[in-house]
Amino acid sequence: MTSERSTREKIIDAANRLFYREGIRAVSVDAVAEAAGLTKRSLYYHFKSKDELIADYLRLRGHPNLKRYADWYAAAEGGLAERIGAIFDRIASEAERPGWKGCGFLRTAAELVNQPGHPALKIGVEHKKTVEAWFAEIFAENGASEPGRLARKVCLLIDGAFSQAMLYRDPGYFREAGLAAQALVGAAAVEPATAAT
Amino acid sequence: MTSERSTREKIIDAANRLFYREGIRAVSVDAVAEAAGLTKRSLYYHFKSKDELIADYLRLRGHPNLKRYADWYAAAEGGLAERIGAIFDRIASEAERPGWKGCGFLRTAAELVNQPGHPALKIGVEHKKTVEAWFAEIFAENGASEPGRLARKVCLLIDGAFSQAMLYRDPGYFREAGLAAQALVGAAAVEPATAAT
DNA sequence: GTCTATAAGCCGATAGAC
DNA sequence: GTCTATCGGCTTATAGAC
Repeated sequence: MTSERSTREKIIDAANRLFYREGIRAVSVDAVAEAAGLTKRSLYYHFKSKDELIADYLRLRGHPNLKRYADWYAAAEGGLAERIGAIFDRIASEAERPGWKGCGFLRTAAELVNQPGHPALKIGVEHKKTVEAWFAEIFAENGASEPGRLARKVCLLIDGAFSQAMLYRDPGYFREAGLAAQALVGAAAVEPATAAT
Repeated sequence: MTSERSTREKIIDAANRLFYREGIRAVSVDAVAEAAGLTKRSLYYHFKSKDELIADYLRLRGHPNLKRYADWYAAAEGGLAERIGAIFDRIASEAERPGWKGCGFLRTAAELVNQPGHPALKIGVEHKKTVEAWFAEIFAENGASEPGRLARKVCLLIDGAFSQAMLYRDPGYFREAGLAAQALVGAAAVEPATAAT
């Protein structure tokens, strides 16, 4: 227990880099161990199976993801619709970076959809539901008529943009999705103060 | 050349079933050959590599996909927005079937995004672009103000629904997406005749 | 055009020493 | 907690007979 957490974190960090970059099934346990600076046998001391490692890789990925959305929303200016649109623009900026390869949760789900009980799928669902609930809360605070359904639609646009920006290798789809989201939010929400100081 | 096309088709049919059900990297060339009723060596007589087989699997999958959308649109009743919504409802019905596992193009793209030059990715892009162009044509015919951008938004919702219905195992996301699409289409299009006979 | 056989190597996971 | 060594099986792809 002395330095175990540190070693575990190093392994998950390595898994995060490799799994996201290459895909789950394309990366061997050997490769993760080597990237973490130890042997496969040592990795199996910390994780009982590759499936457990996959699940922990996604678990670690979830929290910073949601925090970024919240930070971007808080830093944005304008009314509700504009602030939602700003989140899409921020994701678009991230998608322009060289190593960007879509949403790790959706890509993992796509690979493991043939294993319905896989623990990583459950974590993916939890993460996306948490994001959706966060949007619903924001919309409710701003007096939207149906905050839950509006949140579902916005998340639909986010995941659609993740998929298309990945397929087309064009972050512009996030900006298009952001405009669609602004239209939906603007139509459904009562804006207390529209832009201006 | 006598019965070659028939054998090729049998192989692609088997690949279609297995690749879609299990995923690309989860299915071996051996498994495809066995499902097609021949040996691996014979498969390699017809396809020079697994990558070529993957590409042809998607190529075969594209055409019937688009045709279904067109048929559903033609069979639907009501104004433009309602007919677009009907397409989403039809996909939702398909997604309720037991073997449904999302969009084969998006799932393949998610698996192969680490191989930018892969021929299957190019075919996926072509297919999605064809679908988008079909929607744009429909919108243009109906006098929408910006048919191309509207088509992009509708496709954004379709791919978002594909991703979420797959992750959550809930076809209801297609119906929610359909409502969002109807709202966007209704706001952007000039409807010549709104429902009624 | 289809077959048997095999190359050459990687896969996840484990045994047992230290 | 980390190591070397290995198990048993699977991987894409090929050689050569028929």
